[in-house]
Amino acid sequence: MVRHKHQGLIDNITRYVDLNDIEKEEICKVFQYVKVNNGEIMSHPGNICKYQHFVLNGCLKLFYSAIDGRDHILHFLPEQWWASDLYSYFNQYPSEMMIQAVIDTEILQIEKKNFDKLLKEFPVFESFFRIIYQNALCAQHKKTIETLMLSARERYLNFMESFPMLIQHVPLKDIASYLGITPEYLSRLRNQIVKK
Amino acid sequence: MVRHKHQGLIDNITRYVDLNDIEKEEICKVFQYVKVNNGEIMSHPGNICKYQHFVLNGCLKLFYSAIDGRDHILHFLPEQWWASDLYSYFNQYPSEMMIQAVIDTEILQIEKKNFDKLLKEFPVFESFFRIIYQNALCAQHKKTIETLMLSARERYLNFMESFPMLIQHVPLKDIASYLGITPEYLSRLRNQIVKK
DNA sequence: CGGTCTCTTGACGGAGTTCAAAGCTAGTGG
DNA sequence: CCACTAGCTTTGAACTCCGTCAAGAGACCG
Repeated sequence: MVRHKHQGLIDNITRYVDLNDIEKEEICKVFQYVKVNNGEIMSHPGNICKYQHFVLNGCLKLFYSAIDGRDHILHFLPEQWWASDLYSYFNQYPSEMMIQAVIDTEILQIEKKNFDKLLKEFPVFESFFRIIYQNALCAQHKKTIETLMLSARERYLNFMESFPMLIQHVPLKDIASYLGITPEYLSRLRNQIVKK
Repeated sequence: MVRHKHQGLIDNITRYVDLNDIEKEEICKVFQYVKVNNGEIMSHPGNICKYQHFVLNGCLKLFYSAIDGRDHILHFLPEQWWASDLYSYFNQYPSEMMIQAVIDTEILQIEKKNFDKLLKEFPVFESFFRIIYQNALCAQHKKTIETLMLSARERYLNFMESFPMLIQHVPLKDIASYLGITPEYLSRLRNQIVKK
């Protein structure tokens, strides 16, 4: 039981719900600690997405890899976020998405059967994940409004405010993909902005 | 107790979790039946979003009304869907969104304090809403991929497949707003498509 | 019948894409 | 330690999709 690795998750959970010692113990049992290197792939299209990942530090990306070879990044998942292809995970269907480390990253991951067991045996985790998904939905709403209302330039400026720690580490083409524009155009945008 | 009005909701819930008679009874108590007419506004920007609405039949829209007078529609909520500005509802902050009936609509609505009470007293509803939000997140992911990958024309064709019942009833400008394009351009698109 | 709202159509402009070529890095192997 | 490759970024020119503005045509409603 490597409790100190799990403390980051326990801290995160107890921001939303209270945990007793048995529940904390259970967290340590069912969440598996893994260290992944920059570029490592944690979920492949065609396979069932086996885990929900909680990011302790570092950053993952969740993306769709289209037939024409282009990637479309849905989300960057920096520390304290959850990463998974939920549709594949919960329905146990083959995933269409990929999850990959953007930099060296430490995570805690949980398999579906353990997840189901956890929620069944400890109702407090039903509450916790209800709140987590609820918050994720709110965040998604906000992002959808942003893409409807803002120009590529404004979205890039927002991105820099929201993910300053990523600008240094993530390749430009990934940021372009996340923003829904081409790398070429983002390169031009960035030049324009710097020149001011 | 107008049980027959609530049966639609109970049927929906029992697709995901089991309910005993006490829990069904409770549903009838805390969800209030309302009939709204086409165009009626159910949540105003500046006010706290008071309810989560379950659509029995008809259709609502959830949208952001920008300063320049333009509407940006996040979602249409046809029957069996839930409508709310969750961020405002859960945090009890003033909403930036509007919820409005697109056609005559029957709903069941629940206030936050009753929602909290329901979840506290009957754990089964924690499970239910965890599943609902989880599914909503999956649907959002799918929509985000679509906006990243497809052209306006393809998104319109998809929309017609997904919401055939809306094409007749919803004004073109609302569909354009949902797709993230101007009414003028959608009008042209539609012409092009018909001509083939 | 006049007014308001939605939809259509046209001409023009601009944001963002495509394709191609060249310059940069960074990793790899000899 | 250098040379080589492969992927990332930059830049240019042409092109397309989609937005803007303006005007007219229908539809609905008092």
